[in-house]
Amino acid sequence: MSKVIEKIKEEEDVEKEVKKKRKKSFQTVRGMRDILPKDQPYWQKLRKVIEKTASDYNYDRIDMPVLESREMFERGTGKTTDIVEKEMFKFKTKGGDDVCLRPEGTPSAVRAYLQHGMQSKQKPAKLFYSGQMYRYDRPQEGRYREFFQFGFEAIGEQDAILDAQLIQLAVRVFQSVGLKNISLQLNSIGCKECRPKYNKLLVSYFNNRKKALCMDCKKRLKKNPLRILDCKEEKCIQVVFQAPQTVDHLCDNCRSHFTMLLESLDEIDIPYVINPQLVRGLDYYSKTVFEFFPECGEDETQSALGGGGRYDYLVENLGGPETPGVGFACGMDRIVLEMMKQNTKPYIAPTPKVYMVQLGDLAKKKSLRIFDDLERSGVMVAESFGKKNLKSQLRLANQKKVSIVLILGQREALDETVILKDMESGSQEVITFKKIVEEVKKRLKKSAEIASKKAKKEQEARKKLKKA
RNA sequence: GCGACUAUAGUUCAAUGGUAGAACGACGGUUUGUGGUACCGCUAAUGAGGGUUCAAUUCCCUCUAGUCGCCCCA
Repeated sequence: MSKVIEKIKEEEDVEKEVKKKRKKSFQTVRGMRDILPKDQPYWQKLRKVIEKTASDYNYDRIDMPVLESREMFERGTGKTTDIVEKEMFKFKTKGGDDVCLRPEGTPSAVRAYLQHGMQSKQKPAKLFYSGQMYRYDRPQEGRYREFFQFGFEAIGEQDAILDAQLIQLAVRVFQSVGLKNISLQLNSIGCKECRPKYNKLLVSYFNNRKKALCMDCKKRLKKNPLRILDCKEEKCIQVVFQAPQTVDHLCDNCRSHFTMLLESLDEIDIPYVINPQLVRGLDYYSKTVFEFFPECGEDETQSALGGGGRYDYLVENLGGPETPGVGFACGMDRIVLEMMKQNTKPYIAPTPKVYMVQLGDLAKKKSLRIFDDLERSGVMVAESFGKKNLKSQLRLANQKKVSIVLILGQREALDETVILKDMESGSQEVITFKKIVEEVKKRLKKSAEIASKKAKKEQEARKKLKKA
């Protein structure tokens, strides 16, 4: 007896080990994630809104590669920025090229603008893009190493009206997607005329108070003093509080540009907050900078939904002629998250109203044909060819809330007929193969009419309720 | 890059130093070919690797991933 038991146990152990080996599974690499079907309606909604808005404002889509030259971002985004310094996925190709996964889109857009000679077309070049960006950062909710951004760039125009229009465009996207309480923060950080003077002022101010600054800011003092302004360290905030502000030291040109922007925003009733500490973490900005935040409770930290600004020297830095530009980019992951938090309506894709049920091999083959015929004539059909019995197929049909079920059994397959079942009334009718498309269309039309009448009545009822 | 917390069926959650439970889902059934409800059955898990122990899912360590805070930003 005991020997038998031992043997069985041994066998079980072996089985377990085999199972374990087979089980070796994989998961997403850190900071990467799957966007599952259940979340797609929100993404779909956002994509649609972006495309619609782009065409409303005459922006043309451009898709750029995910892999670009590393040097391009060092020169464009800025070598001293955190993004380039710490957060780039960079490597050498087999051939020895220094490349990286793009951490943002603007330099790529400008590169494309130059590479394809868009200077010689009508100005400004209005481009929009959307796609994955990569930053090697510590993942958190709303922060991933691979994330999606969409961005709009207007290259070749310096008028502040464009800055205003881009902000208007961004606000339009937020609104159309159903988001409320998005705040806009604005600042102007000057141009190459006034910035150096201001920088000197700033450096001398901070130099006198060096001891009060955090480690990072001591470094920033040499590399990029402007960034001390948006340091979140308590002791730095104290010092920054009384530091000279960019807005007070703009040259005439920059000041009038900023004033024009503010007046334009007032004109289109877009509320804004001027934040003198807003400088943005990318080096190429000049004059206008702005960021969008979801308004939230005091305790919550604010993570930007998007931001942008003017980059009048970027084109030149990347090897082109002196060309002004403005643009912004938004984090799609964060917008979707915010859409979910705010319970906005996602995009609901149309679902099939017809369900194909089949019984037996012959019927299965024939139903494949009917499915195709219906699809070709524009009728969406659901099916579950893998299922065998009638009951479970009908159950599924019911779950999917179709209005018509086509039942094709052994008998019907031989006769070239099909049972058409109306799911609401439960009534059935036998029709020939030839009449299927016609009959189905007729019935769908009817039920659509009934549905729209119902919807109208409901709407009216709701209106009455509201009035009451 | 720094600090803290977490990891159990597909999902949400239990429990235990000695056989890991439930709900939902998925699948199947309740008389031959007819849906919604109900009832029944079935399915499946201790993230990975070490250590302590007679025995670890539980205690310890490492790794991996996630969440939160910092940093940064989108």
